[in-house]
Amino acid sequence: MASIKTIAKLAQTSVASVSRVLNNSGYVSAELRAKVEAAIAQTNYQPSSDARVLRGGKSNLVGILLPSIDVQFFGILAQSMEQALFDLGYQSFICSTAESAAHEARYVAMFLSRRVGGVIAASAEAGAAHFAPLRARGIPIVAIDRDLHGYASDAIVIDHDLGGRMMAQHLIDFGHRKIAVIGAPLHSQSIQRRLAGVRAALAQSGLEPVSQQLGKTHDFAQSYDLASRALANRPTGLIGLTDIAAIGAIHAAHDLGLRIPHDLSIIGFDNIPSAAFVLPRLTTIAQPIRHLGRSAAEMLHRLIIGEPQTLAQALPALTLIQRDTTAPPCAA
Amino acid sequence: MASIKTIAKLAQTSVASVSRVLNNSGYVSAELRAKVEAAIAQTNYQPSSDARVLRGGKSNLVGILLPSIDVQFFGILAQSMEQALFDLGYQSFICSTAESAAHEARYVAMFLSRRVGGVIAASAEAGAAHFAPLRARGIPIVAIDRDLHGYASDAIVIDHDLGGRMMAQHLIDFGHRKIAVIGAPLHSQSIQRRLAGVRAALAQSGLEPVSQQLGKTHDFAQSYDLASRALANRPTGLIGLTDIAAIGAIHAAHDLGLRIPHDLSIIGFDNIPSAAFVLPRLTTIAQPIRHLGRSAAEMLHRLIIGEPQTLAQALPALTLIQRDTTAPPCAA
DNA sequence: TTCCCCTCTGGTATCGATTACATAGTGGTA
DNA sequence: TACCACTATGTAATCGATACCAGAGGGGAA
Repeated sequence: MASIKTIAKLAQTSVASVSRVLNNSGYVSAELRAKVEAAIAQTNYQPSSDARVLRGGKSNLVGILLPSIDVQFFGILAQSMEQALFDLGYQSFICSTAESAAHEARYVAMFLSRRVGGVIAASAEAGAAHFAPLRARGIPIVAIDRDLHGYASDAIVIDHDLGGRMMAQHLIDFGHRKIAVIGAPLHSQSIQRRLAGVRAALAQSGLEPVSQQLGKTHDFAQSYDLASRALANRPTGLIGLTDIAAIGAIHAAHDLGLRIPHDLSIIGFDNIPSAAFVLPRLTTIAQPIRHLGRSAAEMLHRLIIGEPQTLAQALPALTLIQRDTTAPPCAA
Repeated sequence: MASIKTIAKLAQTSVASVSRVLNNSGYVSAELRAKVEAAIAQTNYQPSSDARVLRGGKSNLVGILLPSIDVQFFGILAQSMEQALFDLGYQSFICSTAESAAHEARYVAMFLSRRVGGVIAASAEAGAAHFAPLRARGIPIVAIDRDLHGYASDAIVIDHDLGGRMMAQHLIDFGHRKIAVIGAPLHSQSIQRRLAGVRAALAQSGLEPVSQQLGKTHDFAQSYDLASRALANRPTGLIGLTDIAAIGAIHAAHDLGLRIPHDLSIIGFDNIPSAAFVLPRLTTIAQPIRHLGRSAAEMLHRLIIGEPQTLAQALPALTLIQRDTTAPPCAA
């Protein structure tokens, strides 16, 4: 493997001069610079990051911890963070933890031995104790999507409570009074917050859900079951705490012979691409996913270089995307 | 930052002994081992990978190059590769190139300076010349989904041609004779192969597409447009070369008042989750995505450790998933 | 007793890069 | 001429870990 010595030998000079050429530091004659550059081009030499980091340079490595990247929400998030970080000069370890704390701990140990400069995490809810060693070394942690009680230096989290209120209010404004709620995974902080928002808005109108079904795993099959159960109570409106839940509900309603939105209105949350793919197209609350990712990347960068944080991070607003699954109740 | 010296001082011994404890090599008394382990636990010390690699150890780093991870196909692929590689003891750089050769070249330079042990790539089609430096250093490259003419040590690529044939044959078997094809991106090798398969199967039955619409970018809006154009020729069957294309076609048909599958049969390719989310649920050819990812990971591992390859890699078969969008033509 | 082998430990060269410092030549100015 | 500043280059220490080597005891065999 070509090293700086190889280049020095090829260019008939010392490693110090090669280094000066590489870093544009100190004095180098034009003649020598040319010889060195020729040698570099000839061998396709790339200086070893390991050696540089060891010597005391910055590592430019960051860890990204997500529950998974095979669901679109996190896939999009991961992509936007990775891109933004790469443009800022960092390289990312994208790790999917499958919601397992044990997996998370293994990844954290890896981050430590790789000497990452910072971490962005949407952690499994269980407990965040394994983040302690990172904190102890002063490695900044940005929480995304889910808060990281006490361990994160900062957090990019949307107002799930408000999102819940918006969903409920949309149906209430249409005149719905018999409203059901379904969602998963129930142990997720974000889901709980959205649910709280839904219930708060309903309560404000003197209502409460005619049915509330929370599941353990967040997948299509489970959502279908939850919706089937919820529909037994004959709601005219149904709130899916995620788009996947809402899409499951569309299928369940369809199989029961209900027309959407004539017999049943459905609203979701996230605005993943699939929401626009289903027929009828799903009304939902859009999270600015890519924006969240970029913000997290920029925030981490500021923490790493030690720039003082702008106090109030203005997060982009949630927006209602009205499509074809919501309308006033007609059954009345 | 705690280093091996810190530990040695804490345990009142030398760095050599600490190293022996860390690696279970050579002789260490039980007493000393205990002292060292206590010091390690106390400081949460993790040895620096940089130093280890520098010293000549294996880097255990691999690069994964994909066009994107925000589309589900590649998100699932990335996740399965990352998991399999992590379990094999590797850490992955997952990089999305946005189909740009320039981006790809930057990532390759990064891989070089990070001294990755191997690379898995689904490359932009343009040209693969920037992979030459990797080859030159003997770093194994596994191509996935798309071949990498001449640069890859090996490739995990499904039989797209066969897949194309299967789609066409399914419609032909139902009795369709007026068949249209749409898909994107047209510069993709996989898409071209599938198209060739479709045309070959049609030709075998003395048919040719009543309309063939290929687009540049692979997204929903474009697919919708392509489908609208294709439907002008009144086909009874439509082949989407990807599920996204097929889903776009479902919407276009719906908006034209066509009933599926009564007036029009539609078949897709990939079997991404959204295919089961649309209504009616999409008939498609399933790629064993996770299996492909795992195979690529294992193959790269074998290349890295220099194990002789089993000659014929038996790839899992493509399977037809019949759902609700295909049926015999009724309009007749 | 002498010699050898096994156990245990510490010192130190090494990997590839950066950088402080030393050295040396050149040109200008007092 | 003597001195200084500037340019140009090389030598060597350093980062954190590993591994080779040396050396110190201890025990058994000849």
